[in-house]
Amino acid sequence: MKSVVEALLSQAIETLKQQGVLAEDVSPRINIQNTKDKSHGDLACNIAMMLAKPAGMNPRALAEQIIASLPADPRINEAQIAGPGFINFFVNDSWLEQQVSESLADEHLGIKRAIQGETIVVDYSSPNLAKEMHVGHLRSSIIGDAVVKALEFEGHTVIRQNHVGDWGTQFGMLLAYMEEQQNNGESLDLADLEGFYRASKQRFDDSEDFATRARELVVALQSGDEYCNKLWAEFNSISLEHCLALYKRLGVSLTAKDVRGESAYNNDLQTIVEELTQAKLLTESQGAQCVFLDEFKNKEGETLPIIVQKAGGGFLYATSDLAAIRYRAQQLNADRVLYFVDQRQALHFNQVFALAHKAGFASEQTSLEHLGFGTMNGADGKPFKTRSGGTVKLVDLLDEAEERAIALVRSKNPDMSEEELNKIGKAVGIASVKYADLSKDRARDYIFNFDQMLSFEGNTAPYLMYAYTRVASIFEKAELDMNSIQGDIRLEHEKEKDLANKLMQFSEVLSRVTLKGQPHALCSYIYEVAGLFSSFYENCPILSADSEEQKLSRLRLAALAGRTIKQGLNILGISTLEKM
RNA sequence: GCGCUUGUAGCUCAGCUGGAUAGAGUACCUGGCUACGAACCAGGUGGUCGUAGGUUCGACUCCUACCAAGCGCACCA
Repeated sequence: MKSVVEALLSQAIETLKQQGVLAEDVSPRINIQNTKDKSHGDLACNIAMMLAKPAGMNPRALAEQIIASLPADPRINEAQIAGPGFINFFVNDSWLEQQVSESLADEHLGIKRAIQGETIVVDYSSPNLAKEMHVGHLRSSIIGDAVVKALEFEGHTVIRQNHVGDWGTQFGMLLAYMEEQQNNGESLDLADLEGFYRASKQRFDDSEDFATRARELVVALQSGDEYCNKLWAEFNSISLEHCLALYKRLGVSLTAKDVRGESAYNNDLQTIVEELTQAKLLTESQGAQCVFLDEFKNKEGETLPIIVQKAGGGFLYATSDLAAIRYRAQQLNADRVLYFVDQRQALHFNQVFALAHKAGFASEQTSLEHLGFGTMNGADGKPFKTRSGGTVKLVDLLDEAEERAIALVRSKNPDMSEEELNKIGKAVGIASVKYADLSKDRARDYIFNFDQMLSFEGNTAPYLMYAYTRVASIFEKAELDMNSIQGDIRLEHEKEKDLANKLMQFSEVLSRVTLKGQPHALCSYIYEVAGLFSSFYENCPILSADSEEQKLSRLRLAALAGRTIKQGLNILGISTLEKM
C-alpha cells in the first residue's frame, strides 16, 4: 500500500519539476509512514516539509501544489494537508478489502518473494565443542535462526554456517583424558560433557605428565596424526550430538550439514598469511605477524594490531575468520554474510571485516555484517548464573522452563491428561524462553525472568499462542479449515478495518527483520495483530453474525489474522498449538 | 587512557532512515462473563526521554561535552 502512494507522490514531484516549481536535481527519499492517529488518515508523508526549504516555499503551500499534482487514483479517497505541512492519505476501504482478500487467497499471505534473491550466509550458534552448550549460546542460536527463517520466507537463498569451535589447545587436554580413560579400560562417558571437561582440566592442572601428554597430542593433532585425529573426530561427533539434540528441542533449524567448524579452515591459514604478505599488508611486531590498519588508531596515533600468526607460528581466530570470509565470499558467493555473535566481539569483527575487504578476500560488494547482541542477565541485572556462580547449562534452563510451563498449564486445566499437559507445557515452555529473548532489541542486555516470560499477560509467547488457539477454536466450531477458506472480505466495523490495516503491514515488518536483523520488530507486530484480533473478536460476533455473508467475511478476516500470527511465530521458530 | 554498547513510567520493554499530543505490558484503581475459550476486553493514574549545550520549521532520534552502567583494547576464542 505504501508503494502505491509512493509512486503517486513521485509522479507529482516529477510534474512539479516540469513546471519549474521544484528544481530538476532534487531527488528526495519519499518516506511514507503509517499514521498513529485516525484523524491523520491511513498513510502520511512529510515530503513537502523536506522540500520546502530548497524550493524556497512555505511547506503548506508546497503540500498544496503536490496534492494538486497527484494523479487521480481510485485507491485513494483523499489527500489532505495537515499540521505544518504533512500530507495525509485516506485509503479507499474497497481497496483495503481487495488487498486482504487477495492475501487470504495466497498461501504466502500476499508477501512477494524477492525477484532477485540474494545469497546470504548466516553464521550463528557456533558453540565450542569442547564444552556443553550453555545459556550464552541461546541468543545467537535463536536470533540467528529467526532471521534465517525470515530471509527464506522472503525468497532469499540462505546458507547456514555453524562455525563451531572444534580446534585449539584445549582439545589436547580432552584427548589426553579420553586416551587415559580408554587405557584404564573405562568406558568413555561423554554424556556429561561439562563434567568431562572439568575432570580433564583437573588432571591437566594436577599432573605434569598429563599436561605434557596433552601438549604432545595438540601437536600430533595439528600435524595430522591418524590416531589423534580419530580420537578427536570421536569426541567431536559426540559433542555435536549434544548440540543437535538441543537444536531439535529448541526448534532451531541447524543440522549436521550446516556445521563447518574452525578446523575446516586449517589448510587455508598458511595461505591467508601468504596472501597478506603478497599484498604487503603484513608487518612483524614482537615476533608476531600483524596487520596494522589506519582505521584502528587511537588518539596517540598507535595503531591496533590484528595478529594473524603468533610468534611461535600458531594461528589465531582472526586468521580462521579471514579464511572463513574468503570461503563464504568466494566459494559460497555470498552477497551478505551475517554474524550473530556477542557484542563484545565488535572490535574484532570490525577489524577482520576491514582487512578482508582490503586484502580482497571479499569484494566491496560483499556485505559483512556483525549483528551483535547483549548479555543475558539475571533478575539482579548481573550475568545469569547458577546459585553457586557457575554457568547455566542450556539443558537445565530448558528443563526448568518446561517444568514451570507444565505447572502453569495444569493450573489452568486441572482435568487435562498428563500426556496432553506434557505436550502443551513443553511447547509453551520452550516458546516462552525463545520469545522473551526475541522480543527484545538484540543490542541490549536483557533480564531473564521466568515469571514474566511465562505470563499470559502482555507481550509473551503464551498470550500469542493463546490468541492463535482462539482463532483455531472458531474454525473448529464452524467445522471449517482456516487454511483453505477464501473469498471476499468486507470491512464494515471499525475494528475490522483496524485489523485489516495491520495485517497489510506484514511485509514491511519482515523487511526490517531481514535488513537489520531485528526479529523483535516481528514480535511487536504479531503482538499488535493479536491485540487487534482480540478487540475485533470482542466487538464483532463471528459465528452469530447478522447475516451469512457477514459471518463468512468475518471468518475470512479471522483466518487471515490466525494465519499471519502462525506464520509470524513460525518465522520466529515458535510452533503454535490448536488447543491449550 | 582509548574505543564500543546501553541509559525512556515504580518494574520489563517499544519508539522504523528527525515529524504531529513520547507508546505497550506489568503493578495500582474502575467497569464488563446465563463464554464464538474472561488465559480476554474497555477505561484511568503514572514520564522535565541520564545531564547540559548545539543543529533544525520540528530532536527520544543527529552533533559536542559531561555523568552512570556494562564490555572490549597483542599473541584465548
